[in-house]
Amino acid sequence: MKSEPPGDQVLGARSAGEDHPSVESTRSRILDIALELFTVQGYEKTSLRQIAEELGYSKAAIYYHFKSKDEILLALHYRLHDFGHSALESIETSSDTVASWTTFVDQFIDLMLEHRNLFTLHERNRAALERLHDERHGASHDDLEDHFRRALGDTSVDLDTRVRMAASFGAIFGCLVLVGDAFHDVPAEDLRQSLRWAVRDLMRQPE
Amino acid sequence: MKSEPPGDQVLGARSAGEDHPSVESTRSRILDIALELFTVQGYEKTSLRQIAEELGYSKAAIYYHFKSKDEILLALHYRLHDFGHSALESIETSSDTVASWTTFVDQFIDLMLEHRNLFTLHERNRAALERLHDERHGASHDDLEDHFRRALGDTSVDLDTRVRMAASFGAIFGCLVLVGDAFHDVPAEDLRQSLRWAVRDLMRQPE
DNA sequence: GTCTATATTTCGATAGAC
DNA sequence: GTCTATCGAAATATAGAC
Repeated sequence: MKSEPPGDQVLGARSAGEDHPSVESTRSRILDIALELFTVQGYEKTSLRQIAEELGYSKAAIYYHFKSKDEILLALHYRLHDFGHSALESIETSSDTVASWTTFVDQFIDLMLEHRNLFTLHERNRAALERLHDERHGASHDDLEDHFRRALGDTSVDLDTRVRMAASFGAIFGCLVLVGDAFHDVPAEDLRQSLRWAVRDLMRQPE
Repeated sequence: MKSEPPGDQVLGARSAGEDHPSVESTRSRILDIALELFTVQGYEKTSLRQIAEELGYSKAAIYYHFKSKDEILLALHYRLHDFGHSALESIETSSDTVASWTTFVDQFIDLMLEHRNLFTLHERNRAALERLHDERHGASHDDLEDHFRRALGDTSVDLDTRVRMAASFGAIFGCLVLVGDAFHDVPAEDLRQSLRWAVRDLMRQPE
C-alpha cells in the first residue's frame, strides 16, 4: 500500500565519488522539491512543469517515478505518517489520561521539532490531503490525527481537561509551525525546554 | 480600496415580506457560499460553476458582482480584517508586555469564538491568501497577523515569554479551529472560560 | 441582473522515440 | 530513464442578447 517503485532511501543507488550534484535518488529529489513548492505555493498552484524545471528534467520524467500528481502528495504524507507511527509505538497508552497525555506531548514536541517542514506541508494543504483521504475509502489510517481525535472526543473526561489537551497541542503547533520564522534562529534545545515547561503549566502538571 | 459594488450589508435591499428564500443581497449570498466551499474544498478546488450552482444562478452572474475569483476571496479576507481591526482599536498597547498580552488574548478569544468560520477559512487557505497579499504590493496591512509578528519578534523580551505568547495564540487556535468539531457541541461560554483559565496558567498570570 | 455562448489558457496525463 | 509532442478536460473570464 505504500510505495511500489524504487523506494525512498536517503542514499543514492551508486557508490561514493558521485559526479551528480546530489546523492539522492531522483525520486527522493522530486519529493524534496515538491515538499518545498507545495508548502510555499500550495498543492494546486504547483504544476508538474514547475517541479520538472527545478529538477532539471522534463515533465514526463516525473511520470516515470510517480503515476500521478496525487501520488507525490501521498508519498509526502506517508513520510510524516511513518515517523508518527513509530513515535506512537514507543508510547504505551496508560489509563491515567493526564499523565499519559503529558508523556505523549513530550514525544510530540520532539517529533514536530524534527519534522517541522512536513508538519507545515500538512498544515497548509489540509484540503488536498483530506480529499486524498476520502478517495482512499479503505486504508485504516491509524494516524496521529486519529490519536488526537480519540483523546479529545473522550467525553468521560471533564471539559476543562480536554480543552487543555487541545490547547497544549495547539501551543506546540503554534510555536513550531504557525508563527513561521519567528523562532527560526532559536536553538532547538531552548525551544524544546521552553515548550515543555509551558505545556506543563498548561496541563497543571509541574514536575 | 475595499468593495466598490453594492456593499456588504446584512439586510436585503427590499422591505419585509420578502418572497425570496433569503433577505441577503446576492453579493452577500455569494460570499456565504464561497466561505463554506473555500473552507471545505479549498480555494483552488472550488470552481465558480460550483458556486453558481448553489447560488441558483449561472456562472456569469457572479461576474456582475465580482470582477474575478480572487476578488471573492479578498472580500472574505476583508470581512475578518475589519472585525480584527475594530477589535485591535479597543486595546491600548501598554508598555507592560505580559499584561497587555493577556488583555489582548482575552479579546482575541472572543473574536475567534464569534468568527470561527472566517478564521478556519484563513487557516485552510494561507497559500492563496499570501499570494493575494504579495500581488497587492501596496496595501499597508495593519493586520492581526502583523500585530502577532511584532509582539513575537520583540527580542528585548526573553525567549520563554515569547514562546508562551506564541503558545497561547496556538492554544486558542488549536481549540477553536484546528480540532474542528471536537468542541462543536460545547456552549461558547464554557469554552471561553476554560480557554481563559488555560491561557492564564500558560502565561503564569493567575487572576 | 442574469442569461447563453465562446474565447483563452493551463494543466494533468499519455504515446512513442531514443 | 528521459525526451518531444500532443490530447483532452476543466477552469477563468468575456461578449453580447434579453
